[in-house]
Amino acid sequence: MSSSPDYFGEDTAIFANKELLQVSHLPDGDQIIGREEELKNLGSALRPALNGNTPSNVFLYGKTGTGKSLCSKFISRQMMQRAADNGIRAGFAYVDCLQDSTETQAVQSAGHQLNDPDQTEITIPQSGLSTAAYYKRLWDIIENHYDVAIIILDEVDKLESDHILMQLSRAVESGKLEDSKLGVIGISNKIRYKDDLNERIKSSLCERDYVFPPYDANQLREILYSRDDAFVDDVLDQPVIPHVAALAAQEHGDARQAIDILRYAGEIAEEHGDETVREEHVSLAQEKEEQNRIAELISKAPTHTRYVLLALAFRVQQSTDSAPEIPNKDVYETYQHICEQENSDPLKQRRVRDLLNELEFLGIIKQDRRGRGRGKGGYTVNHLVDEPELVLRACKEDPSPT
DNA sequence: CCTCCACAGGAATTTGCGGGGT
DNA sequence: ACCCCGCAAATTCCTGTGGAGG
Repeated sequence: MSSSPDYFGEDTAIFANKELLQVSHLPDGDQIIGREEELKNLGSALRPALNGNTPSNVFLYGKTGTGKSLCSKFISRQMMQRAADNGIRAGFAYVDCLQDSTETQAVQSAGHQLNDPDQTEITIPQSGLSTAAYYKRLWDIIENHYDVAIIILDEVDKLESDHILMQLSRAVESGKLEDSKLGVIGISNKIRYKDDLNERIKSSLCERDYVFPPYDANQLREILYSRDDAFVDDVLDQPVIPHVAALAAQEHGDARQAIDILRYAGEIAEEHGDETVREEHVSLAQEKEEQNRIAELISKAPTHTRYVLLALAFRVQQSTDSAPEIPNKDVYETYQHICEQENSDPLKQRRVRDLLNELEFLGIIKQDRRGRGRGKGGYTVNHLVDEPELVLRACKEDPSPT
């Protein structure tokens, strides 16, 4: 950090309650903006659970940051409390399928969240069990300790197999669960996801589906204003919130992004020792948000994926072209150099191709097929979506925790 | 228009890990 | 203590492919 002798800094002149700007912050009911309709729909789908009956399964669609996860967690929590008032044991598990993308991991995660080892005397190890064994423990937990359970599958489209959907939807009829009820909330970014599912799953899991539209600039503004208690009174320049809202609305109507940018703007003002948050902080904040998004994506990725991305970023940076296209082979060469520096055995080309495909899937890079010819063969070229400097900084940032 | 080559990517196989059962 | 299993990551092996050069 800096050479300041006071490591805690001055009493912050900017933030009064920063927690309000955490994305994970779950607001009280009247603070969810612009999603009244959606909450009402979800509520009616889960209503049967309040009396220990089977809730409807729901599918939610919408882009990131449109409040899908927020609303489903919020409504599930309310359901738990209301059910408890009725003497019903209810619980829910929130599974992020982006992190837990295999069937086993997803089942493990759900079981882990619903499990209370002190009470159930069942343990859910991180790994090592067969998929079937994880299922068995999950059913045991639900059957013995809950009357109703809700499993929220966020980003279901990232699941590699839809087998788990089949299992969950059939849990009751196949006799896995006898007394307890199970509801599933599926969340997807892709509107078309449902079309790819087979009829069985579709009919049982998609009893209801709702689309979450992006927030418009007005709603984003309201959302930001609803959280402006996070700041000390009067430190926000009047145009800041509208500006952030407009930026985010322009991109994807993503509330998470808007909140992040606002928070960063505050942090940047704080670091500069400024007394107010001004528009000039906002553009810096936008850049930082971009960098952090990448850092977060790659922090979940294995070391070599990061090397591959680094290799591409280096090539792009060195290129004089304004829109550089780097062939896979060149990326691989640079990647080998990086591995040498890092004292780590390079993966084979085949694997690196797969890693590049994964990076494209994460939306960090774009790929294109390029011309072939006699004696040349065909090849794939890679572009960075963001600025190479941002990527490089993001890669360096986290020295891998876990 | 046909050919031909270097690369793409599917499939099969191996390796490594974490944790059961006996 | 031992062996064994299932999974994911990595590797090996292989076939398919598009379009510039002939």
